[in-house]
Amino acid sequence: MRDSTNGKSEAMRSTMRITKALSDIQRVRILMLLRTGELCVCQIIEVLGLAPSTVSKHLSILSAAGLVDSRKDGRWAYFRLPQGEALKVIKPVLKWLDGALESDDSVAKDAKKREAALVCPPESLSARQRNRCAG
Amino acid sequence: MRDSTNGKSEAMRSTMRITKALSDIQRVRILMLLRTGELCVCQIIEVLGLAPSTVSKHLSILSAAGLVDSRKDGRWAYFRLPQGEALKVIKPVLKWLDGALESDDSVAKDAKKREAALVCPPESLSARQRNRCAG
DNA sequence: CTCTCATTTCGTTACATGACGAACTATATC
DNA sequence: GATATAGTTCGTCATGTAACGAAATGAGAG
Repeated sequence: MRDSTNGKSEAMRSTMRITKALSDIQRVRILMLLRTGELCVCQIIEVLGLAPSTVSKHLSILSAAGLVDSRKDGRWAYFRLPQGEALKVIKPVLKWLDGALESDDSVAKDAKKREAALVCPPESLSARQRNRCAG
Repeated sequence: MRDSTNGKSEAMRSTMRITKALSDIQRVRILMLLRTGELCVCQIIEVLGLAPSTVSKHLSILSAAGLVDSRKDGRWAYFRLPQGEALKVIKPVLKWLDGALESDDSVAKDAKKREAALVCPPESLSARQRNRCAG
């Protein structure tokens, strides 16, 4: 394998990137939000109620850990759980999270907020318009 | 359910205790060490090469997260992975960790050190004697 | 080209965390 | 009881991290 060239402990580093990514509640909230499909950054921002720069940073940490995939579409960036090979590695953890949090209030609340944010997709409306629509 | 009395998000708090416990490399090393059976604190200290107070703190965090059980025997304290009901909750995570780190060098090295530390069990020999024996 | 909007990057601040040694507790041995 | 040993608790220090706003980036819209 070409892993032999990098010397040591890539497995550990990769694993710790994942556990550190999971050690923040906001990032766990994001992962739970993405269970039911991809979201635009602006929608995640709405649900979490945090500053855009903060959410962006969280997403970059999740991305570096391989816990989310992203795609750009025009001005918008969409994030979702990984598919295929990448998903295999992290599927056990995500499944565990899912089970551990299935009875959690805050996760359920976020799911509701997610629905509200989905009513007006970013493709059709600006943030201000969305706010008026959802509000 | 009697969970209804505590208001909210015990599931989340409990889950985050676990993910935060897993977000430190030393604590992950400890969990990997305990896969093959219980260890005395002094043996964990030997393998990790950290100050006793540091290791003790790590063990208390793992314990609070429900990731380890402990028992006292005379002057010694033994830690092991949980059994029975408690194990069920965390088994998926431990299994994932196990798989993710099966090819890791540092984990393999720790396993070797573990064997060396086991040669002279704490019941029969003091730390200094153990050092002489193992060295 | 200019302007706007979505997102990212950067710099700062407040707080959390991991490491250690010193002091304390508890148990066994003398 | 006095002493030694295993572990824990406490205080401190250095480092890491999450939050924000301001500025930079990049992709449409006018």
